[in-house]
Amino acid sequence: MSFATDAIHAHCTAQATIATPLGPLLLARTAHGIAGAWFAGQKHHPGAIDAPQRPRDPLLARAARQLRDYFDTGDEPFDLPFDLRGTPFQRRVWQALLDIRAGATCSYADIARAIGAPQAVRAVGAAVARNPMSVIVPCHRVLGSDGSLTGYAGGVERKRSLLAHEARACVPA
Amino acid sequence: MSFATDAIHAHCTAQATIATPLGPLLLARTAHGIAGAWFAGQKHHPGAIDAPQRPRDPLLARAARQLRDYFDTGDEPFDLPFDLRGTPFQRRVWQALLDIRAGATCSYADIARAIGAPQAVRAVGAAVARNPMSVIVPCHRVLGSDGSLTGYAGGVERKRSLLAHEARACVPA
DNA sequence: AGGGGCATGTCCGAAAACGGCGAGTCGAGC
DNA sequence: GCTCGACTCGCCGTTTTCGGACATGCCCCT
Repeated sequence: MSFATDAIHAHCTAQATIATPLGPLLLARTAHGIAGAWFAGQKHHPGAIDAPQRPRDPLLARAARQLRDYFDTGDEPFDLPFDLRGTPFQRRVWQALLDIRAGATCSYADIARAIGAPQAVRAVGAAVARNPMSVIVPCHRVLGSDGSLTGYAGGVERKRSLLAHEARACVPA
Repeated sequence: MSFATDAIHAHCTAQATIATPLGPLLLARTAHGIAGAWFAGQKHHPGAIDAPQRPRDPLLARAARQLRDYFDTGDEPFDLPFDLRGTPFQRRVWQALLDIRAGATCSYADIARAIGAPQAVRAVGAAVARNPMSVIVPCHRVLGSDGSLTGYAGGVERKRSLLAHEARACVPA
C-alpha cells in the first residue's frame, strides 16, 4: 500500500461505496473533506471494497449526488471540500489537474510546465498515477503528447469511457 | 524518528510535561490510553519538550499522580489504561516488562524466554530500547545476564537511580 | 522513422547494517 | 586449577540504504 493511501486511510472518518456506470466506487472522507475515490480493483487501492450502498455521511452523500449528476450530464463541475493527502509535489500536480475542464485534455508535459517543473515530466506521470480521487480529480484527461491513452489506474478502458462521455456531453451542438 | 514514536505522535490527543526527581518527563496519551513517557533529552524522543506544568487532561493527571506516588514511595504499581503502539514483537516484549515487579530485575534472555523467543535475545534488547513509556513500563529493571546495567534510553545514570530507589523502597524491613 | 539516453519524484522490494545480548574460547595472572 | 577480562561469533527484529521501475517526452543520432 502506498504512502499516500496509508495517510488517507489513517485519517479517514467515513467511507461508502456507490454504484457508477463504470462499477463500484469507494468514497472516503476525512474531517476536512473528500479524500479519496477509487474504482473497485484499481491500482494503488486502499483495501477491500464493500457492496454499494447509500452513504450515511452528509458530505459523502453530497459527493455521491454530484457524481451521479456527472455521469448523467457529463460536465458537472464538482463543488466539494477536498483533503488531498500526498507529498508537496503530488499536491501541486493534483491541483493542476483540477484546472482541466471537462471535455478538454492535456499532456503530461503540459502539467509539468503548469506546475513550474518542466523537466519533471516523468515524475508528473508517477504523481498522476497516484491520484487518490478518480473522476473527481480528472486525471483521465491527461494523455501522452501524441494523444495516446498511456494508462489509467482504473484500467484504460474506463479512461476511454470517461473521455467519450465528456466529449459527447460537452460538444452537443 | 522511529516507527513507533511516529505512530504514537500521529494519534496523540493530549500531552503534558511533568517534573520528576530525574528531570522533566513528557507524557502523551491517545484516545485509548497512555501512550508514551519520555525523559527530556532521551533517545528515540518524539520531539521538543515544554516546561513542566500540571496536566489538564484527566488521564494524564492521573498518570502524573501515580508517578508522583512512585517517586515518593517506590513500589506503587501503575493502574492506567495503556495504548502501546509498536510492532507485534515489540508489544510482546513491552507486555512482558510489565510483569517484573518493583525491586526485582531480570535479564534480556529471561524476557526472550518469557515471550517464547529464546533466541531473539538481541532483538529483545532492541525492543526494550524503544520502550515508549519510561518508568511506567519498567524497562529499567532489565539487566545484562552478568548483572551489568548495559544501557538506558534516558541515560544509565537514571537507570541506576531508579533501581536504587526501588531497592530502598522494597526491602525496608 | 526508429532507437538510445537522459531528466525527475516517489514507491517498493531486497539486502545490508545495526543494536541496551549472551555463550564460548583463550590467555594472563594469581 | 581457577577466575576474570577481552575477544569472537551467532542470534534476530527493525531501520536504513540502495537500485529499479514508473501512466513521459525531448534530443540526438543513425
